Amino acid sequence: MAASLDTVFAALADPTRREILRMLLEDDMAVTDVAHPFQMSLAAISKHLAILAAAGLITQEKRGRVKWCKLEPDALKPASVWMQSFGQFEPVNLDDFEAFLERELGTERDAD
Amino acid sequence: MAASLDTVFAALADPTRREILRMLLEDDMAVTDVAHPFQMSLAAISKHLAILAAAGLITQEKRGRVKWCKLEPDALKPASVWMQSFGQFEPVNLDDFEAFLERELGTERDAD
DNA sequence: GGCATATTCAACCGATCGGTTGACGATTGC
DNA sequence: GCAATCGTCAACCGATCGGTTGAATATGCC
Repeated sequence: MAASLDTVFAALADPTRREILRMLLEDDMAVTDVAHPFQMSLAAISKHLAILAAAGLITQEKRGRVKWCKLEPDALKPASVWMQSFGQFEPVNLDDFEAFLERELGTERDAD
Repeated sequence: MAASLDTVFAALADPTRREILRMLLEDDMAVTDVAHPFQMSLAAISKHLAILAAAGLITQEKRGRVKWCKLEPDALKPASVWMQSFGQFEPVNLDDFEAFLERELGTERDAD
């Protein structure tokens, strides 16, 4: 549960997994629905979700035959704190933040 | 130079590389000096440094036969910003931050 | 010139990663 | 009961990772 920085950063290093997290930001989703927009097998997505769960970034709860995936943003905190120990020890500027959101988040899919 | 989130997060996913970054926070260092505290070959450290450089997290400048490694904290910004798009969109609490620094940064070596 | 120092290169190794496929176990609905 | 749906498991694949070793390439020093 209290996953290591290793597992959290490794989980974030894959664009598919970052996109999944972004999707879950909007709402909880079933595994099949998470898989739908991707061009890969359900099994592959299932593995990605297991990695995210192992990192604590999501939790999964089975209700009936449907397994619901829920974002756990607090799991990002240790990593975020670690990163902020670099730079000037001040939180990210909000203007930069918004500018970045438009550029980076919005174009995530064709960034690589 | 403007490395992708993929390469930055992947670079951060290794404890040796995070420790190297922490060392460079104090001062620029030569490759040999970076390698000194680690129980692995110089070639292995050289590879780690190449990965950090490819992610833009450090720059390397050769002066004479010595290659100096310099931390580039700004390279963390895109990743930091990406992470802050989760959670409550507010910067990390400074109390949490200090508590974490003592726990996580201070005990990085035996964390895994 | 010749030796020591600093660093990388190249080849290799076992382990892990990201993906596939096909079979399997639960659960639901008719 | 039975077929369809949801999701995972297991085996496999090629690629990448983190490490080693030994040779090679600069550079500095006397």
